[in-house]
Amino acid sequence: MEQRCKQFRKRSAILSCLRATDTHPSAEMVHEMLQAEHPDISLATVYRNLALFKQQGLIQSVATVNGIERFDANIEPHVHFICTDCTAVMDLPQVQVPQELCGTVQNATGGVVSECQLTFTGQCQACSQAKKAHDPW
Amino acid sequence: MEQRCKQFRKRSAILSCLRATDTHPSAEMVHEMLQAEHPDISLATVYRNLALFKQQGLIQSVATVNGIERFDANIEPHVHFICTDCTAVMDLPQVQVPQELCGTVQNATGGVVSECQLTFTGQCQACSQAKKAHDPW
DNA sequence: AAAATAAATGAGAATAATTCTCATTTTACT
DNA sequence: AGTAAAATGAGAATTATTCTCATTTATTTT
Repeated sequence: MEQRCKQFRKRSAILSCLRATDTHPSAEMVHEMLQAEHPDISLATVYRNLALFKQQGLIQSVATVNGIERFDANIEPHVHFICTDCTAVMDLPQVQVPQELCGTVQNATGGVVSECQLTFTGQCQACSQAKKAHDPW
Repeated sequence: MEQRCKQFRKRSAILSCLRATDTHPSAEMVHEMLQAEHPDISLATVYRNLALFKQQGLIQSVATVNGIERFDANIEPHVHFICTDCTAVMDLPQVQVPQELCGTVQNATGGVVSECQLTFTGQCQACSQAKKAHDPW
């Protein structure tokens, strides 16, 4: 039996991992998620490849939560919600990104607009309820 | 002559500095801006007080550009534009923040929404022209 | 007004996320 | 197979931010 790729590119594993989740992980989270499949993957490789993908436009960085960058393989414009308690970053498919404003902004600035990010911040359901149980007023 | 405040609170100087600019400076930029008036101010004090103001809701952090947090004393909801070339962060008074969507998001998530940020990214006028001059195609 | 207490600050050490270096391994090319 | 190019691992280096602690400044008490 021809076993190719005894240890194939980890690069694609990183991208696949990011594409398989909607948790908008950090580099370290991706590294952890890959431990099962690739226990020998280096954190440096994760950082390196995330930077590469970002530069290539294959992924985007959606936020920096508590000083930690969070990534998303979904590069379609979409809205995010960040929980300041548990630092979860989630999609909000219920809301549209006002892409049509890019033109307005381009006119207003005289520059070039490449991206439009709409992000809501607050407490997710779980955290707001946990807080309520603890401080019930 | 009664000289009070030979060296008065630097705290207020930090807040004033931030209120006097619309450049959305980083902690280090604030520190530099204060050098003239308070050459003996410590960078730690700037960080400390910015964190305090933020927690008190007197200022907000509007973005993290290249891993550096940027602050704004204008806490009214407003839109920002970030230049990826020169890292300038500017206001876009021409565009409204879709605050009305906060309710939608709150319903959608079942959590609590405290903030809504709309941010455009791209190249400012100066940088897009500089780029054009260099790479004219 | 002096003494005592509390808060703010400076200097530099500590922390932690990210990047870099370089030797080694893996892949692509001929 | 043999060689050149690309990718990776390990850990050092970098850097923004936070922390510690001694000192200074402000506030309260007597």
